[in-house]
Amino acid sequence: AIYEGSKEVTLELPQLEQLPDDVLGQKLQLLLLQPAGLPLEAIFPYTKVGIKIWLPPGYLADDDSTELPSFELNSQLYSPECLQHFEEELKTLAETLCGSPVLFSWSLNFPSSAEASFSENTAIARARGVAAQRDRKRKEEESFCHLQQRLLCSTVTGFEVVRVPGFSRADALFQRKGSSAGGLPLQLKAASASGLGDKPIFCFKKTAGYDGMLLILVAVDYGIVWAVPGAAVTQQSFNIQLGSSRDELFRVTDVGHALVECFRRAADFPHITLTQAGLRCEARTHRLEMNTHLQMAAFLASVGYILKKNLEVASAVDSMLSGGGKSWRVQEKASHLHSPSNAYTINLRKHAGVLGKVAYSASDFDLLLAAVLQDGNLAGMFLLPSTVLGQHRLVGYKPTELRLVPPWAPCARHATKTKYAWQLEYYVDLCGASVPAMPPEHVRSRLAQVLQAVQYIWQADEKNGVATALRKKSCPPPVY
DNA sequence: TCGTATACGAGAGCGTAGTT
DNA sequence: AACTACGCTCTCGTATACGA
Repeated sequence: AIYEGSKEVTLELPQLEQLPDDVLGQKLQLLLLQPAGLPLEAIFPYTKVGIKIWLPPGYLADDDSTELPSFELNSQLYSPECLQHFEEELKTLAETLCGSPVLFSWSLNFPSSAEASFSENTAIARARGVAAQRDRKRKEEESFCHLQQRLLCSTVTGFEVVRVPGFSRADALFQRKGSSAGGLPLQLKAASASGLGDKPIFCFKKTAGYDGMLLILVAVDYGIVWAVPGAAVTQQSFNIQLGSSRDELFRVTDVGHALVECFRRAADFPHITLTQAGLRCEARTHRLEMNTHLQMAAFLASVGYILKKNLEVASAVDSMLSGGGKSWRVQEKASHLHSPSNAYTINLRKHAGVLGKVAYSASDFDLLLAAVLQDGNLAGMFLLPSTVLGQHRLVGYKPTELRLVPPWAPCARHATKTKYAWQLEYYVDLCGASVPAMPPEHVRSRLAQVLQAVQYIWQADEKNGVATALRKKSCPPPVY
């Protein structure tokens, strides 16, 4: 880094080779007492990369200099293309820092030959990624289970911890057993021990911004729980070392007792209901997702079906729909009118790590619930079985989009409307009704009719395979 | 009009360098 | 020694720009 007024320049290279222990890093100091016009020159030891830096006159002056330094790298080890690439990067970096007290700060992160020649089969990389994610999920689950266990062992009874589904800031609520009046919002975090010796450190990440909530920090492997008011933590990460003052201050022995104490301090920790908690997301898109879910759930409840959000986030299964003696794994989608194209569309794809975005497979979910929204309100809903989507090559083929065409959708061409006419068999219109109010009878009977058709397809599919299921579908589109 | 690519934001983490 | 910031991976989601 070169600072204004600094008398020396320190250039650092990450460790590229095994260094003898007595070498203290790969640091090279350059005296900045060069006569004007002459470049700063140096050769990095071990990697033998030479660097020259020309600073234009007046570069360190207070007034805004528009001139930029120039860089030149040379090396026997690395290709000219590689060196030129890093020269360009240095130049780009200097441009963004022009006028600031820091002239540049940069690590020349050349890959070692081992790193440069590393390659991995994408299937193996994918398997590694999936396994890592599974471990993280397991850890998250373990921290929650540990909290519940500790509550059971506590002296307090009549309370429970329930999980908040979706992408909410609150992971769970602490409330009276079976209550729907709401409770104390909790954020759970887990960490593994780091640091050597007999006093391990637990580092919890993303700890800021939980005002009004209680942070529950769990060291799963050690069976330790800390409780910290969210408002007391402004740091991005929060460390606790065993035996430190923080450890003593926040350590919880009786989980139930500690939670009840915070539960009673409603001024510091305002109570919220499960629904409110679900909608407490930072991102507009996540609120939209939850809002849509709640409306679809209310609509389906009007005919006796239960749509319950899946607790596991980052999964292709958003929720479970049960009713009529059956249970479906559901993928939910929401769609607004996109004004430039004047169309409702949903994306039919999932993320798959190194594989990028890939199509859903037909077995990822059983039923797609696609909501058509008007000003955030549910206007209509498509209930599309995955087998039907497969028949139209919308799943199990390639990542794609599906245009939703409700009967009243604006379509410039008549051909567009006929192309997507097959969807209408699975469409239910709310006809202006708004949930959670009870929809009119004809709307409910239409919903029941489509659900019945989905049941038939599901049953036929289980017995005879996809082809029969599609022949048997028996739900003609109504006349709107 | 329609499909693809990209942007961005949320969640869950870990490792390491830097600062107090 | 204790504490914090930053950069990275993995997942999901919706919004939007752009070109054929």
